[in-house]
Amino acid sequence: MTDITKPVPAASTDEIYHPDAVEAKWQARWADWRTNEPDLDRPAKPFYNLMMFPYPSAEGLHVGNMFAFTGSDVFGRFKRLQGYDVFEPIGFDAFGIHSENYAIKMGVNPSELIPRNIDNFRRQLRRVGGMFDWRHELSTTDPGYYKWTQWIFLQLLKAGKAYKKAAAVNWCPKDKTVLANEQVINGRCERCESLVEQRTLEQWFFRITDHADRLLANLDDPSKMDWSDTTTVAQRNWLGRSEGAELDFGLDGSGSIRVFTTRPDTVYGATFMVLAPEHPLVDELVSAGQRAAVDAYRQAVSARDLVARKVGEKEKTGVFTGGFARNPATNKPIPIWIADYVLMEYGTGAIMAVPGHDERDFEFARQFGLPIVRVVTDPNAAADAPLDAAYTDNELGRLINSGVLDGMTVTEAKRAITRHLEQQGSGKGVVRYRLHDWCISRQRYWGPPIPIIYCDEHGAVPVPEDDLPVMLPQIDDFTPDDTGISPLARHEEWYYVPCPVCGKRSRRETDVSDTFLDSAWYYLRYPSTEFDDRAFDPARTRTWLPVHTYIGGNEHAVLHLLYSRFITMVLHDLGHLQFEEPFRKFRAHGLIVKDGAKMSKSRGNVVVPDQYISRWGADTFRMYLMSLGPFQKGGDFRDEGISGPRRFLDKVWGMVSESVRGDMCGGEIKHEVLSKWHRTIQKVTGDIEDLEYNTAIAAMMELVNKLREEHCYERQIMETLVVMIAPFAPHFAEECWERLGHTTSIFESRWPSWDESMVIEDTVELVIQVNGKMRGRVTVTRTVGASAVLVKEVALEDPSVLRAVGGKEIQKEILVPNRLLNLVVR
RNA sequence: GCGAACGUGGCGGAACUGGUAUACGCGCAGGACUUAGGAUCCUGUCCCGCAAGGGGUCCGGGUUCGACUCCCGGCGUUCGCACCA
Repeated sequence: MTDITKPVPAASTDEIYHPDAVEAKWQARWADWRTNEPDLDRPAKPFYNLMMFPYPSAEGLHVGNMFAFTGSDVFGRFKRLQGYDVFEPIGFDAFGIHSENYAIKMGVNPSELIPRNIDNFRRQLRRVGGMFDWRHELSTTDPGYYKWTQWIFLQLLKAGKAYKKAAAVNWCPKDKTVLANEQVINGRCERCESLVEQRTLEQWFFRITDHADRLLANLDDPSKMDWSDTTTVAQRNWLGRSEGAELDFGLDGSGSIRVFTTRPDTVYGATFMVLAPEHPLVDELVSAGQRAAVDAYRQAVSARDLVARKVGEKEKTGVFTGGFARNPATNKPIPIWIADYVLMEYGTGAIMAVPGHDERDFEFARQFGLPIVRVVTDPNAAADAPLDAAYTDNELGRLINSGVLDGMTVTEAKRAITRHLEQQGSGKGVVRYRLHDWCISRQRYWGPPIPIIYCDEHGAVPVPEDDLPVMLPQIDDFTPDDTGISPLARHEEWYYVPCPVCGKRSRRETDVSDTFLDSAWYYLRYPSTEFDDRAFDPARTRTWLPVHTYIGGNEHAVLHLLYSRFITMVLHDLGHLQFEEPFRKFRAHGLIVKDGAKMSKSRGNVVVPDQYISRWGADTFRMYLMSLGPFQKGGDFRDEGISGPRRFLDKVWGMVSESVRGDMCGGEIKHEVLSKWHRTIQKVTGDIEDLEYNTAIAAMMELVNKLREEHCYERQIMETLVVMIAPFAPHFAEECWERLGHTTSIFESRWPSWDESMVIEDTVELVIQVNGKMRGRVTVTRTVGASAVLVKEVALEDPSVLRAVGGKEIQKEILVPNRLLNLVVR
């Protein structure tokens, strides 16, 4: 093997890398050449690479958005180079409260402001070099889009999946609108953090709870979903399945109170009952003597805002109603209390209180001196020892003080008592979910009007599909007031319409739908944006969906992702789609922090990408973002670091110049170099596949360091290097590719493969340990490295190994072939 | 309170199924080139020690020939959930 080194001539000035020129040139070329526009009708290997579309509720994209988009784009470009026809669309989630609030704040009508924001977003997205197919750009505010959002509402309505009911809803006094449960964080509005109040309004709901079981089951079906663990865990918790039983506690007069419990086995330990203060039966069972106390308590609770009640002071409060119910197991009367720790929205709004085995009930019993009975044994305590805390372990104990259940395990007892009470007609096994139906009504302006017309005679009549879209009128007074009625109601010319059935003067639904409905189906629209007579074209949809890879923030782990799954599932059931899960693979990206601290407007440390791109170039910026840390974990943005990736690109630029200049490495290339080259290809390929971009970049840097050390700029090596850089620094790679003599886009070329035999080095360095401590290393051939005897022979020539062995007897030799030999001596 | 993840140089971060801890980058120090350098190139950079050697992955135990990695107990950080019966 010959090592031919050549001096590196200084790069002449015309060979210096100018990002601005290169980026402008290639963005224009991509547009000209239609590089990023796959054939949607006849793709050989379709690959739908989706990223969560942004909401243009601010002037521009920040570095966190750029991080996410770039990470997704790297993956799309990588797949493209692997020979897939990659469809990478982009759009704007431009309806909704975020956008509307921003417009209100700026004092500009959203219909003017939002398009302006979108223009800026578009400019930024082009500038950073995303492989977007701009032919299929969409905005949820486009009537051509929301026509189909309304159509989806009508399909759900037809299928009985949409219904209207009066409901106590979360009302944000500042945003003056209803919030979905999931938009309330700790009793506060997710956006403005105002304390949320309760109001009762007529609302449209989707029956997502009908699908809870399937939404849950599919999470565990790898043929349908390959998602980040953190995301499926969040969804599982949100769905909140619990298995238990509903039991009826008979009232002395007539009737009964139904409770839900996950621990029917402990029914013998139910020493009292607790109802939610709003429970409808309270009025019936309250005794004359307790009337005043109960009323006062109920008043106090309703005056208290939801926060205090839900977030919970630790102190339990409650009041005795004066009523009694019969425990169906013991047949003994137990007192009925009301307390605000029991919530009307969950279960039946009533519980059987088992203070011995439920922490909250225990606390309550303590507070009010109610009896506490042990019905499950604790292996660590005597059966008759008084309980000083609720014993909630349901694995170890056995039932006691429980009649026929005595001696059973918890699991056995659950089954037995449920069966027993079922036969007796006072109970049944049930499965409950925490998930609530999805309230989609919003009393706001900036959204798609819900396509319903109210007729005095015919009630709520769906707008005929042919009349869609119900256009959102252009109005000036779009600011919500605190009537709880959408601003649209103030516009008579829009409000009054003939009933589609009888033609009589009727009224439009004035609520608009939740933004989450817009975003629950946008991925279905992308491939079909040019069709205005269908939401999604069947052939296109069959070709491109479900989405192959979806990348987005984990803040959408429950809301957006769950709603999207639900809408897809319903459309599947209605025969519109052949698949029931929309996103085969989902990965949540990490978060970018700045100098170790979270970015926020109040801290004033939000990184605006534009200035960095201007200074360093889009490619450098992309590469820097991707090198910050593992993509799924995020990283720390520090201004000093960005020079590293830029230096790297400068070096590669110079190496390409060398390569073009002549036959570098003249003769044979060292095996060592070839091996490094092949190992780099292997490593980079695997790392990108796993979204470990930071280590892929590190591997390329190592290769570059090696090549420069060896002055080896052999053409083929340089070409594969440039191809590997292409997903990260696409403009840069294109320019290098052209300088290497190619006349077509680098993205028409193929990702390099590696030669397994070249990956293996012919000699290896083995570590020699004595008693587990590193004492030396030897370089041997692979054949020697695989033999303990042969390695030992070489190892014992090493003076420091000899010294460590110290002439003692070698008791044991542990060889990890071609890695390490450990000599154990006494 | 419950659940999950994490804790490695001055900094961001590497380390495969337990096998050379600190790859790669930033920063820093010294040097070269230079009128100049915030450009570029070279060298060095976990700690103690002249060296041999010793110590070292939040702390304390354990398993193992061998532990950043596995187990137990602490401490700390971050993110979810939050009276869900």
